[in-house]
Amino acid sequence: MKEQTFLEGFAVEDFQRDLIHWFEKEQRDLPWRKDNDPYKIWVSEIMLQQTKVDTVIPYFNKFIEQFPTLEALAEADEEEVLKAWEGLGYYSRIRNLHAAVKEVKEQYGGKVPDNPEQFSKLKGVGPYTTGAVLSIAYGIPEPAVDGNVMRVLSRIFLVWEDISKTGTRKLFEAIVRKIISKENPSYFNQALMELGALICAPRNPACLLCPVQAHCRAFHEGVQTELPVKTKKANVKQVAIAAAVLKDEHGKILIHKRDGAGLLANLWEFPNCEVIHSQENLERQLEKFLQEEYGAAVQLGNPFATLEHVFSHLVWNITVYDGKIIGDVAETEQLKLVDEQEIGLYAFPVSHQRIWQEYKKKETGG
DNA sequence: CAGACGTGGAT
DNA sequence: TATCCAAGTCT
Repeated sequence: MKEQTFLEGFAVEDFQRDLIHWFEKEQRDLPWRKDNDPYKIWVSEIMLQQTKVDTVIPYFNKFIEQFPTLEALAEADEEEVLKAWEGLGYYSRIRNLHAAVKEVKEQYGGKVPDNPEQFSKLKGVGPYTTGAVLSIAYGIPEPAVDGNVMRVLSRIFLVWEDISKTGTRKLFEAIVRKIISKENPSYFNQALMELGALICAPRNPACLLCPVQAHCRAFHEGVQTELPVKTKKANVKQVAIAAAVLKDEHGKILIHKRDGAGLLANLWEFPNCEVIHSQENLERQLEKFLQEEYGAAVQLGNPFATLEHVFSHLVWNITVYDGKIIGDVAETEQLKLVDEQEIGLYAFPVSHQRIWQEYKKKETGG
């Protein structure tokens, strides 16, 4: 179906007015709405990808305090920047943002590009972020189609396409191009998302409070809870992991920096390996891994914790050992022996923060 | 185009 | 407890 099909008989200007008036009155007071600094808008949009507003707020405030300007972020050390993102997830976002900000500093004199062609070429900047930053920071009428917008518009226009399909977003972008306010694209885009967050919720939409109820075809037909159509994915893969908190004779802890690409890229972790044959010879496999990969001869203790950590696409079932390092380990950029007090200086994923918590609990508890 | 890529909160 | 979700992008 083409976008024209959905737009027949739709009162575009009334819709824009009702939507924007509602946003002017009801918008939340959020830290990235205090000014229109393109850099801050950009940071907020990256943080907000697949992440709740309540989760982002404290990270955003601290991040801007630490890196107040694009220049400051561009000049910061990678380790420092990664540490600021610790716990937020989807860590490629910060790697890409850091690279992109450096690019803007060097290629554009520190000014965030105000056209879609240049801005969307930057790392980590896709169609949504392009529209969001350019419309909010510069008032440029580009669509910013996220999950909220697809949900809201699927209901208003009775769109039955599956929003989990990659191509469906383009249909919504085409619709937005037809209905976006040219006078205030910033408020139009934000209002669509705000409406999705506050009124047009996934479950139990508050249609009786909706400022654009009169424009909503799903409400008119009483099918708002059946939209949007979204197919669910199959169960995630289970992965068995054996991990170890290892001390040398000076009481220093062995930590390892993960590869620069893939899962939890560049984050630090306690030595661990995937276990091939579930439950059989965990200890043996871990010892062999530590010897071959890190050149570390170890005396493992008994497992002191088993943790389950759920990702969006897999599950780690972690068995955690303590142990002693026998002899010396050659330290590298990726492999360090650190004091317990220094652990907090390194960026760890939540799964390994939990390992450390369990270890400390064991040490102090008995 | 699917699948990879994190985490914590709501129902 | 299980499932779904939240302002997506990259490969």
